[in-house]
Amino acid sequence: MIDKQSPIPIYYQIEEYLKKMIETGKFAVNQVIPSERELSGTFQVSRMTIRQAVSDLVNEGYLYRRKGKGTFVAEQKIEQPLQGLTSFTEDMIKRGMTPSTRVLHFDKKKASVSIAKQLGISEQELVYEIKRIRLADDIPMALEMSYIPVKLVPNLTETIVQDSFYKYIEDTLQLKIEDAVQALEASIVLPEDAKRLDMKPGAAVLLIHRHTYLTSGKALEWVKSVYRADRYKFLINMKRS
Amino acid sequence: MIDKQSPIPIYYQIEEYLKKMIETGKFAVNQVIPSERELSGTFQVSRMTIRQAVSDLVNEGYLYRRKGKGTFVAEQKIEQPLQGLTSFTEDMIKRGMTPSTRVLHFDKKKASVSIAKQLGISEQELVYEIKRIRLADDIPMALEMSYIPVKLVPNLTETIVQDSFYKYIEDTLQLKIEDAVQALEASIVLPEDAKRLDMKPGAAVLLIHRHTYLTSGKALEWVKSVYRADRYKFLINMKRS
DNA sequence: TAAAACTAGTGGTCTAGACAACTATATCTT
DNA sequence: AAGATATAGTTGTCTAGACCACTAGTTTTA
Repeated sequence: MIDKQSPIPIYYQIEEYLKKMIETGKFAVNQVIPSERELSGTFQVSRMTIRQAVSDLVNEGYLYRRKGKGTFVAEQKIEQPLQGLTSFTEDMIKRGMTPSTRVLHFDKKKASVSIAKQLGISEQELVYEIKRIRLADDIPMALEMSYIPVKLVPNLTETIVQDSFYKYIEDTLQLKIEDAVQALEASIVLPEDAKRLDMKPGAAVLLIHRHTYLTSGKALEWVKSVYRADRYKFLINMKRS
Repeated sequence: MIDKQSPIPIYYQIEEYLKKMIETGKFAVNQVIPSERELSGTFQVSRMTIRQAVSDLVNEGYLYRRKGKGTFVAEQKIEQPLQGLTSFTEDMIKRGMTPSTRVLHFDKKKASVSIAKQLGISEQELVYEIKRIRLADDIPMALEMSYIPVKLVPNLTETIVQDSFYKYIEDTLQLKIEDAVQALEASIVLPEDAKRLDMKPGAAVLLIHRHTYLTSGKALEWVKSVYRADRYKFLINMKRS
């Protein structure tokens, strides 16, 4: 069953053995597996070696322990992408829809007080102001207003925005996006947005504000989005380590 | 520094010590930390005990090992995924408000088709149905409807729900919450909810549906929440690899 | 009969070593 | 000077125990 002379560590061989028993159903879900002492006897190795194998499988989610009771087979879970946030484009593809974008407005202007504050830059510094409409299967889903410091992305064009902004940032400019903070809230659609989104006045919308930061700590963009609530749900998966 | 007489395991005390050194920058990023033998001598404990502490921190992403070289401080990592799992109570405290809860309804009943499906249990199995109103500074913030399989938490009482459900689950029942999936969407408040939340008809609300899973893979609860949009924003921080 | 005590079995923690595999440096040899 | 060799230090693996806390029965006691 296991080879003590092998250069492959014993604990690893035992791990593979246990995994196999789990995957082939020899150890049933939520049923107790042999105790550490029993396995220790079976394989003629120290209990600590068994523990290392079992601990690894607990960490990987194959098993769980109950003090005083035993070690049990965990139910297998669908491996969901841990990613908390995805871009609109990826998100829609995942939902089986075809995303597209229409740039409504692309301009360079001096930052207002509030925008300068959001981006952590000085007033009067130049920013791009970009307004886009996001479509899925050609149905309007969201309006997005983005502000980006010109200093960070000197040669931004409407074409780049239309195509793939993040790809340009990371591949061409070699800037690394470090993190993002999003705030979500519900609201009633504004009259001027209702037209663009083809919604009735008074309908619910999901407002998402996002700050995106580079590794350097500088804010890359500030985005205000308005999503049609009847067509869009926001999903978050969270793992506890 | 560490207390060998304490009921708190030594390896855990050493983990806390190492974490503190990392978080305060006493151990710099990508720099080597004292070797296992050195720590073993410093704390006068066996090397295996040190290894358990270090292994845990490696698993949690605080450290990484290089055979023959040493153990190093990893670059700071995601800390936030947990944020989504924080309870309403913690969330409100973080915002400087005083949270409270009123249980409107506490009942044991057979699972309906849809609830059974959401919880991954068979129909006719018993579930708790709990309706609560969440207040912050005595102002209604949200309505919550929870469904919990009776099988998993046989002795749940209204008092436990009122006090601290998660604490009871983890401390008393020794069940470990593994992850949660949340879906957020915007909507217009329902007439009956408007009254409870003291809102005008037609106002916007944030709907949050949450599935919480145990380490065993079983669904612990399914929660439908209705938040007052004018008082509640949902924040997400995410780090990108 | 009901409560208390006991007991066997489990995982949780810890020890004081051992040797292997690997890295980096210093030293010796050619 | 260049390559081979030793050496000291590191993590990786493993042992053969030990005692603790907890669980779930069984047995004893009041």
